[in-house]
Amino acid sequence: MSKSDLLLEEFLPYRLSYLSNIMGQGLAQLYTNKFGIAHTEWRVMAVLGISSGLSAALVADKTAMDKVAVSRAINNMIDSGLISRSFADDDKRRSELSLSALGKQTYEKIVPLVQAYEKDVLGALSDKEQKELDALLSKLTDYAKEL
Amino acid sequence: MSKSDLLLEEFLPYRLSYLSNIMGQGLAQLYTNKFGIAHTEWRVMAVLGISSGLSAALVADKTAMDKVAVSRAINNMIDSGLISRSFADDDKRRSELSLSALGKQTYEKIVPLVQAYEKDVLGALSDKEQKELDALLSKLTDYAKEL
DNA sequence: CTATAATAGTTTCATTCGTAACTAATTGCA
DNA sequence: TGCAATTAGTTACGAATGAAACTATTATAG
Repeated sequence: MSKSDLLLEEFLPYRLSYLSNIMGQGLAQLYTNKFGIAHTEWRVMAVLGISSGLSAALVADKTAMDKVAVSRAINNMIDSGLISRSFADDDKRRSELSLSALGKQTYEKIVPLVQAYEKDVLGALSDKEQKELDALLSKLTDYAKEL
Repeated sequence: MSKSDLLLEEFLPYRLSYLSNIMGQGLAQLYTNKFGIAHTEWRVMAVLGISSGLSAALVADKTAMDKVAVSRAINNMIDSGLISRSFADDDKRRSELSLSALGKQTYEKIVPLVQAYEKDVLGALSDKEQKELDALLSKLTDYAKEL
């Protein structure tokens, strides 16, 4: 093995993607299997669960999804009755999105489940380590965004 | 905002996926734009760069990819001359994969680039913090795999 | 031995995803 | 005004992805 070799298991991007995938799958079991909600839909729901009346563009912003993915997720969720949509009085292009009653209900059921999952995983770390992780991820993310 | 709400920006799986995506894009610029190598192909290359003669199943194992993705990546890379394939004497189903001369060359060019990128990003952290991160990711990953 | 099961890898098909092109509405500025 | 440029969101199309069925080969049970 020459000096320029690279061990995937020690390579940060690989490790992050690996952990992210594991947790993504763990979460998907909670909202996909039980509620038929796709990953993109869950992200939209998480944002609308907190703030109502957002436009699709704002949802895209807050979920870090692109507008096409958001559009599709929203239309699926309207079809399945999770979201209601109206349009802004001062700009008929801009949608105003909210969770429907069903959407809110579903949201309230999913949130504790995913929070419990997160808590489970974080159980691997002490409180101090959790704070460290928080700080490290923030630093890395802020920095990597600039590169 | 009710007590059961969830802030995406503070939710570990979201943060991991976000950071992982940023770094994934940063890396893809290095190997996709310059060498026309897809993400799955880079993973395969990274594994074969270190160990020659592996079967597709072993590559799938080491890359955490499924066998279909590996099969496709390998066949693309054979087409583009990056990989050479023979079959095991004692089992004609089992492939024995290696980087070709071109594959090795390409690998040797990419490795320093992606290592430099990783180092850049880790520049956000002190040496001590880098060790912390390493330990935290290992703990989390080992633990999350069991759940 | 032969028939069945298991394994390596590929192909197929249906879905997902992203980029680019598009429609509709609004803004700006001549 | 009125026409070009922007903006919100959707549609269309090609590439990537995953599950399941399939082919070829090897292992195993009777």
